[in-house]
Amino acid sequence: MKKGDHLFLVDGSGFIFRAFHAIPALNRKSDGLPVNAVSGFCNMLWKLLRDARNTDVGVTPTHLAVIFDYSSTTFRKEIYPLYKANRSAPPEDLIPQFGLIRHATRAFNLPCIETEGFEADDIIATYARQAEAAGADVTVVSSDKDLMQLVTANVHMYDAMKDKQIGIPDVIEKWGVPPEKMIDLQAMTGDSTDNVPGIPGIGPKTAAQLLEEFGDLETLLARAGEIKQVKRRENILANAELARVSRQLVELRTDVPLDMDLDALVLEPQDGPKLIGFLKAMEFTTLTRRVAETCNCDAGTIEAAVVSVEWGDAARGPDLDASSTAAVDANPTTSNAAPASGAGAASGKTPADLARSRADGFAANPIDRSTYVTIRDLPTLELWVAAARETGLVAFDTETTSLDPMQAELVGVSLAIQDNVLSPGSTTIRAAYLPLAHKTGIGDLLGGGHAEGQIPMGEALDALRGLLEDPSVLKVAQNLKYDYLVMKRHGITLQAFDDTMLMSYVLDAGKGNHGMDGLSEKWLGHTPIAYKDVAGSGKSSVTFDLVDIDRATAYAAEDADVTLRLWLVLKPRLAAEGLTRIYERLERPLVPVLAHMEERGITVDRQILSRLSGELAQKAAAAEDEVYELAGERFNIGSPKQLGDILFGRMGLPGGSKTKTGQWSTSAQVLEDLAAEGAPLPRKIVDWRQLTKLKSTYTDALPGYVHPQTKRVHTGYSLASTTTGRLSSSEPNLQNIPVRTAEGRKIRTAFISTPGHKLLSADYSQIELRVLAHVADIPQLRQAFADGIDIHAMTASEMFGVPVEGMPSEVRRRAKAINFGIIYGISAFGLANQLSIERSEAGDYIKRYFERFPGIKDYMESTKTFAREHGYVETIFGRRAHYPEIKSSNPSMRAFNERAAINAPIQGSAADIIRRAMIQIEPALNATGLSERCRMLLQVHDELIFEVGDDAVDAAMPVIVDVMENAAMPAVSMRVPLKVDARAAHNWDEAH
DNA sequence: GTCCGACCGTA
DNA sequence: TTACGGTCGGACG
Repeated sequence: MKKGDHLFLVDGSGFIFRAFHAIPALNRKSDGLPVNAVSGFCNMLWKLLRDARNTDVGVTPTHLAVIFDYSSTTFRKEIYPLYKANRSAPPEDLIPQFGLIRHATRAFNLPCIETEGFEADDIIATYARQAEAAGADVTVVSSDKDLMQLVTANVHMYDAMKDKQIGIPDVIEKWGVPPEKMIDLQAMTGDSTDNVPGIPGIGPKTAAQLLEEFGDLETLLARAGEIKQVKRRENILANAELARVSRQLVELRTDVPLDMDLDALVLEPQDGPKLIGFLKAMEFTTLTRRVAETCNCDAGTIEAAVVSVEWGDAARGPDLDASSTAAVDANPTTSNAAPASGAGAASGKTPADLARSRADGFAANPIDRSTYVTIRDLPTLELWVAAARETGLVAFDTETTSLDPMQAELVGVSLAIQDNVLSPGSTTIRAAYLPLAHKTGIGDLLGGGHAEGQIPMGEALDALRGLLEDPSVLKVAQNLKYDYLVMKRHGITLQAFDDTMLMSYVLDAGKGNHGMDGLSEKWLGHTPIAYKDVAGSGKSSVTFDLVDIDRATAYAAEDADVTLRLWLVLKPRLAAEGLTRIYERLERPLVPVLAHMEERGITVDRQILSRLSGELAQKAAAAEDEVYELAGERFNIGSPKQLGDILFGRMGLPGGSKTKTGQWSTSAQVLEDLAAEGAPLPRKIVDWRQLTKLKSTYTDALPGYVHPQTKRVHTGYSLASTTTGRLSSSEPNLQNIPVRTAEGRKIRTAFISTPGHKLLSADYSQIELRVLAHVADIPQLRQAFADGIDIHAMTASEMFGVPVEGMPSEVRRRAKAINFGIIYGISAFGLANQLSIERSEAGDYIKRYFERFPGIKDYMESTKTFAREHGYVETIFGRRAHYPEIKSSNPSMRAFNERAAINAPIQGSAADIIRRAMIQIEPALNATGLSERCRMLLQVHDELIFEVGDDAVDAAMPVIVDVMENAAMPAVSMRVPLKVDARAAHNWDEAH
């Protein structure tokens, strides 16, 4: 065992008791054998082996052992005969499970360890210290406080039932003392369940306080006379010896003689058939199915193992499994130990292999639209629902009348399942379409009638509801947020889902888009029917309810079929590439959060917008006249081509830069430069541009997005359209509402709260610079943020030696531009452009910046190197952004990719932080009883906007600020504090 | 009707 | 110097 290895030590005995009491009674169907603790144990182990990365521990074990108590006779009885004397016999139903859990451990191919005369805790302590000394990390899978004394920077505990990792801060938070003082604390408080006496009248609070004051138990006992409280002093003095004995009882031994050394605990590949045999014997159908699927085994052909059940104490006797020991000896290698990520040893498959073989399998088993079924009656639908429940996995897709989920009316639903109900082990996929609201008679004056052969909508939805809302059946969809919203508007709230689009996004952000047709081409080599081939395009297109049901079946069922196939390929890739945690924690939970935000919308005051449109029209017309006056002729000011001809041709003004197509640029930058030379026309054109931009893009367009029923504006958020992990907003884009100019800000006054409410805006202060200070670990930046001082002024002061007091604004402005430039992967060319200075001067600035902050240069270089080596970069949470062209032979293309790769971890980490905040907000508001009166409406990259009842503003604001400021925890402990500013007002302008 | 470039609004 | 989406003009079919 060596540095980088990670040893998991499972407290088997502790887990048995905990699971037995926490998990409801469960009996084997065939004979009533109680198996609840066994079930809890197996599920926990499976989760740890398959995707520990995906739990709060966040890492995959390289070594793992399950430790049990051998017997109740231990050295502690010799020290204190009353130790554990008050233990009553275990419950009747628990007794047979002791032996079963040892069987389970062996079925998982794991070492099962116990040593005579010692408790499991002592063995765990011994292994933990040995592993730590070898430089490895350790996770003790237990929540027993008796083990907390083992926690160090390298040794953590893990509460599997709560999915909570326990580290040094958690111990301090719970007990008021650091782990190394737990022994003294327990010695003083005693333990009634183990009959450890302790000092009467001393509980954890008092003990912690005394340890804080005196340092440790011995010092306390020596100086007990100094204690002021009479009763407490006497108690301690009288029971000093009892405390010393207690200390011996609670202190864990780290010198237990061990039969298996650390290297023997290396994780072996799973033996799929062996494990399935045991699980079948226990009759755990769900877990059997999961294991079979992951191991690519056919559970149907594996016989249930014969598991003897011992009902007596013999079950707790020594029963080290010789075969598992031999297997360990035969394979002593510790490096690159295959993590038991569900890879079956028998099939020799890793998840990556599985993804590949499934893709290959589909190539040999192509999509066949002739097998698709149209569901036309309730019994047939119920058959499909039952089959989906049986397999626990169903792909589904909704067909509607609109791309806008807030307007869409449900027209039909398609389903796809793996057909291992009728033919077990088969990978055949069956797909069906359920038409619900198709019409006949296109062009009919009556608008067409309801088509024959459709189950009434209400009956069909009732039949589907149980399936779609069942948390034990996984629903798979492509771009699930759409279907989630459509179904929610039809009274069904989806539970338990996966989204193939988001899986692709997590795996391949930066490698093209994640639309279904593209993914189908890429992974299945199949081109699905194009929507326009079914519904037509342009003027001759029809809504889906007017599509013939047979044609609709081919199209819709194919979508579900393709979605299920994509899931089968992408799901194992997530595990293989270590991205399950990102997908499950940062991506998938955001789907309902965003769906709810989209559904809520925000009120926009049409009167205000209409008045602004009028004002802008007047001002623009006036500016237009002046432009014609100054130009001496009328032309289309909005045409850069015509404008360029006037300015640089006829009027002979000096052209600035050129566009990609060779035209003179007429950008605002160029026009500003000309205006600075004294030419009046360019200034007017800039004014005109601003006025018409505000009018056409905002004041004229926004009212068209007001929903006819809700009277609110419902933007759409895209989860999968940026490379970095940011969201994007469209129809309308509410992430680019003007704020920089006074004229533009007026538009924000039209975004208002409903009566009796306020809009609350909470935004991160300088989040990207804080992330930069964290990732590049820049002392001056960290200090400045810790002290809460002006970061740009500090930068200017460092670079130019100008005191912050009385600093000229121009100096600060330049430093600010440089700070942003750094985040964007600075170049002298870009900085010169931004600051309108010479490129050589910009180069000097950058050089000086790197001299003052050498860590920045290091960060940029190491990021580029990483990107070149891997083809991607990662955020602090592990999200990846791919840059496949970073090795391009085109120097400017390469440089562009390098800058983007430098920016992505910063922008992306900030995006991840606000995602985490958004996911946590709803539960936090719920916990404080605010969720009814405080609703999250919008996200603008570093800002969240809520609508809050007037009486709830004061309560909601600190909850929101707290969640946002701590959103990186506990996954990442930032070296820089995050700061959030919040305000509430009647409109967005005043709240921001 | 559809596509692309130029431009500009946001973080 | 990063990341987006919307509008317009203008070219193409």
